[in-house]
Amino acid sequence: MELKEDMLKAFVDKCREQGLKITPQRVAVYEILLNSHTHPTVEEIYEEVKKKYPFVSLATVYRTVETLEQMGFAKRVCYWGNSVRYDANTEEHHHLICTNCGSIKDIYLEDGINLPENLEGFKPAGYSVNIYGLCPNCKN
Amino acid sequence: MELKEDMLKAFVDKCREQGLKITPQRVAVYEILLNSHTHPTVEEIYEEVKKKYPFVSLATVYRTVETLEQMGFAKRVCYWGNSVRYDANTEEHHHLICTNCGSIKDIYLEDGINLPENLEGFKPAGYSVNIYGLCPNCKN
DNA sequence: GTAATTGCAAAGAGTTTGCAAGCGC
DNA sequence: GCGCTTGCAAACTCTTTGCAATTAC
Repeated sequence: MELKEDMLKAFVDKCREQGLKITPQRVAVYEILLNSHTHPTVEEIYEEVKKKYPFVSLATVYRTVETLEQMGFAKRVCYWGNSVRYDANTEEHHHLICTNCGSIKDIYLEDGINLPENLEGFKPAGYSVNIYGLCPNCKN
Repeated sequence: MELKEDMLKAFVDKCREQGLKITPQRVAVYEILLNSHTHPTVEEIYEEVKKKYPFVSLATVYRTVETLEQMGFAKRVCYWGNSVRYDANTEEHHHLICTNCGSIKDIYLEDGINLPENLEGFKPAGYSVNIYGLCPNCKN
């Protein structure tokens, strides 16, 4: 796993490269996503950014996460219809999802999956595994 | 895989058992879901039901799919933030998702996944694998 | 200075809910 | 007839968009 500072630097560099401006809001959103392991919703990111920049707009957060996704610095994940969540961990990893409290935890599978040879012409690029169940807290 | 007629009968029986009424709308929604392999959105189900019952309400479809989910006859699936999709295939199966056109196809994995022993107290109940890539049509 | 970005407010999707009328049992 | 279910419309939540003011470069 790369260091967060490296990722932040890579992000800033790529922004420069693409002619995108390095605004405090943009950096703050990415920093929060990097430091969060809860796969936050846009609303949750917004609440965090507001602590530092009280006048930030929710629309800005929406626009920023979309930019991050397009740049490959964040992934959109979704497990219920409710709302979209974002994840700055772009390594291949999988999720433990608690069906009771909705918490999501990253896991790394030792052995990959054996994808079937014959996918009927489908060309796979990657996969993700969601394991549903009860987290330690909700097991009781 | 069970026959569709059997599933429909099971659904009707379970409705009776639970004191739920067998209304044409309810049956139509489940039939459409059973006969569809496209994991339709609520809107898409609604459009189908309307062909048979033009005065059906979208709200009824929403209420019906929720009932179906609670009864275990349908699963809610979600791959983008856009909208929720439903699937009447309740066997353990997985999905090929085209990142270009958004189509979803069911697959069955020969060998299951080896879940890690240590899930840090998490008690797994099931899992699903989503394989992202390009479908035969979009490969070109 | 210029162009990208922001904040605001309004608009747009998708979904849920309250209620009177209607229908299955 | 009773009570669940429906259709309608309104409300609600989540997300996107238009636009003038602002900010990074």
